[in-house]
Amino acid sequence: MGDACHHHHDDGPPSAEAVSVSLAAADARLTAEGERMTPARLRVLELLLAAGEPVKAYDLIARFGEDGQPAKPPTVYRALEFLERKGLAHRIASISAYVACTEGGPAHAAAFLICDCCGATAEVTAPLAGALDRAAHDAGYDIVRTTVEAHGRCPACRDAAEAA
Amino acid sequence: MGDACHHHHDDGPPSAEAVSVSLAAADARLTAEGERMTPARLRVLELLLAAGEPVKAYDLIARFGEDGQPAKPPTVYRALEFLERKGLAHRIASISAYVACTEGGPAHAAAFLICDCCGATAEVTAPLAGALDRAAHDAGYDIVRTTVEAHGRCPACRDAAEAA
DNA sequence: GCCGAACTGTTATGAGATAACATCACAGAG
DNA sequence: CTCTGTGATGTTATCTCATAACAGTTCGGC
Repeated sequence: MGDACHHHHDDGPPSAEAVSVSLAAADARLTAEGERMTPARLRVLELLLAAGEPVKAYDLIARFGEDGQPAKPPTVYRALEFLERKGLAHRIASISAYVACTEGGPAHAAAFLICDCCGATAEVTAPLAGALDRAAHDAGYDIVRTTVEAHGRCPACRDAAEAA
Repeated sequence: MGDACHHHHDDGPPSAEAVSVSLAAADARLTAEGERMTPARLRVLELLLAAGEPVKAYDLIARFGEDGQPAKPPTVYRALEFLERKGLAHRIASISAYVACTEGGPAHAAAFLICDCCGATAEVTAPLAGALDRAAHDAGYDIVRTTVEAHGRCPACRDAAEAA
């Protein structure tokens, strides 16, 4: 991911230390909650954190083994399901990819800004709770979970396009 | 689709006449715009309109031939792409399904309320333009297209669940 | 130490979508 | 009228995404 266009500008994935810190924090939090942070779950979260951008499930599968051995698909999909349930990762349906969650708290609503050019994403805290919930209520729906994904261009790609 | 739970309550798909009317209107509008409303495109739109709810691509493929003959996948995917481009249909990414558009106008933003129980959906007119656009602007993103999908329970399924 | 629940390993397959290339239909230029 | 290029379609094959099903294992609680 991250290079659909031809100018790759990277915010830089998080440093190894930053990944370790986030990973340890997640481990500590969930373990305290009585959840089992197994090696597979930690590994998938590590890969997501290290990427710093959305990753395809099969890329996680390919990178899973430290020695280059791929995982079996269910291993990774199960870990992703767990992480998503615990609010540590999100699935981005419009591009079939997964990303580590950058916001705290379990199972929160999330919205994403996705650059169609370079693949960068920004997670923003649900700026639509009000309007959407009102529309849902008017229609008689009870809403449990929302998917909000906005596609366009990130600042760097926009600038690059204007320069051309 | 439409029966994930055990109580199927149908708003009723549109009548055959209603489908014909919508189909003819779409045909007239796009033909006037110089687009080619070919048989395959009309057929896919007809199937979407007749369903009155989201339909999986492979269900469209299976139902495509009037005589029961399925279509080849690219036939249907190409028609869907065209219809989506023209604002006559939407893809609902979170459930990988397609639905005829119930709002006028080409290429507008749309938001969906989706019942996880019975599959019913309601299209609501973008109630988040303001908040989301502001968030995007703050982050420096230019937004081209948004996916807004809220999952929960429709009024009928909510009532049925409460009764239990 | 035993038991049940949750997690993992493994095989296989189902479901969703597109690449690549040949062919065809049609509108506009000459 | 015929040439010609663009857009649409037909066809084959393949790719990506995701899960079903079942056997085996780990771990905490009793």
